Amino acid sequence: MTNPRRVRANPGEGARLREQILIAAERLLVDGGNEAAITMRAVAAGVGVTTPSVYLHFPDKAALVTAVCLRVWDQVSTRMSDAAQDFEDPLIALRASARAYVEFGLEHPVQYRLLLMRPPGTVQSTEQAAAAEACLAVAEAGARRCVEAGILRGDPHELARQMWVTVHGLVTMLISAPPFPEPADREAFIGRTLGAAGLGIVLMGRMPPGAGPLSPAELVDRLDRVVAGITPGG
Amino acid sequence: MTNPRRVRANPGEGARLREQILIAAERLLVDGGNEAAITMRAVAAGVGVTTPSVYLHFPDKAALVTAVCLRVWDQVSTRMSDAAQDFEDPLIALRASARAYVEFGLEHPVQYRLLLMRPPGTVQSTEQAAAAEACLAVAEAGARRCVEAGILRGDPHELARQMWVTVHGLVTMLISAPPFPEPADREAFIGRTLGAAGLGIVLMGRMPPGAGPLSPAELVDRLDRVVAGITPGG
DNA sequence: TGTACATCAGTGAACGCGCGTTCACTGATGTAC
DNA sequence: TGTACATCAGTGAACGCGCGTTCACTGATGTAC
Repeated sequence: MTNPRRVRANPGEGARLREQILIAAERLLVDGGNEAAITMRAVAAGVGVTTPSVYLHFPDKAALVTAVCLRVWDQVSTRMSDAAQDFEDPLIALRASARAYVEFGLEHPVQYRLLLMRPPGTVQSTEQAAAAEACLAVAEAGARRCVEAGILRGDPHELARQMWVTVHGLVTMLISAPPFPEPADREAFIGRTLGAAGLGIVLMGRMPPGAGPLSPAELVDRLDRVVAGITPGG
Repeated sequence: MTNPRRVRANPGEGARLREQILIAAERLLVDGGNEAAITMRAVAAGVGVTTPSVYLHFPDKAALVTAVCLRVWDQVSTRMSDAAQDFEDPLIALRASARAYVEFGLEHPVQYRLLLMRPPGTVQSTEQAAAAEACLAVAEAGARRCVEAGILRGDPHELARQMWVTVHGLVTMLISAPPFPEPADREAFIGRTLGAAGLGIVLMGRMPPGAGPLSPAELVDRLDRVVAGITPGG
């Protein structure tokens, strides 16, 4: 079950085990499909070490799980930043960040659950909140560029959060089917959902504050006139 | 700890205990804030009965938790249906259903987690999926009325799912803060998020299929022309 | 250059706990004769 | 009308399990003198 006796680290090299523990914990998480698969015993066995050794690097289990989370949060932020860098246009860059977020969630459903679908109180929440804020900051920076370019209007912080509602809803729905029903064409569904949300956020920002709530009939009438303008040659 | 010895049910009345067990389980869930608070021992003690008695009504714990879920799903569907009945206009009725869903989630965050943020494999998923479909069917019926009235376009099933992405994302974000950041003005945030999503879905349906992706500059230009039409007296 | 000692990265065994579940048993109620 | 019996809704005690965590101990490495 356990590996053959591992080579004992030299003094000063103990931190290497810390990294191995984190990797083993994430691997257990993914293989087990569930946070419950992370146990101190299994983590230790995965590295080839006895259980108490884990406590040399993490004061308790919550701290270990938190450290796993922080690694994942970092990956999310990086993916979003990298995706945005490929595009000049700020709205397209922001859309790319949103896409990158969704793709990350779909590629790493178990980790995504660990970050954002955890029962409350399982993890040190202060560090988690800071990591989530750092991730939101990436979207906020993208939204700010759009605001500065005159494309979006409003508070970048709130705009980023509105985007987050959509991409988070999309990821959780798709990685939780069942009980959510699986869409027939997943890619098309993602495209239309993100497209509609993006349109809505852009349009919402361009509504004058005094416009007030329109009746559905008025709304549809006005939108149809706009669409007529959008249609090529219409 | 346990209640004084309960009155033994007469033959044929044993089903009464089943209902009491479900109520006790949901109460434990809410008080504990966590599915882990539902244990066979605690449920039995909550009703004033010994642990094996629970097994007379549920074959195992998963069946008990599933039964709790089904009760909650039923409440969600009912709330959505009831909310829609108050309005003539199909889009307003649909919006009311969406609002009712969000309100239910915010009022019952622990139950909401149980339904839709559960780690996989904790519950009998077939029954869950059917209950979720029944809930989706309410939104789908509302979307179909909008399509028949010419307000929305597209497949009602997919339209309902798109709405679900938004309301689910909104609920989970708000009941999971932290790690999500809490918005400054919760009500305003809900209103703007649902408003933007609704606008987006309506507009998306009215884009002609050949319109294709516009550049952000074009998009903003066209939308601004529309908005000028929307502005009262503009 | 030799040696006593401190440090550091671990080991091995065990603790208490709460959990889901099972098993043999009980005692009141209804029913057939 | 009396009585033996089946049924039904429970009880009481215990099972084995895996978990997080702790404690005393070990043995290789580096270092002061």
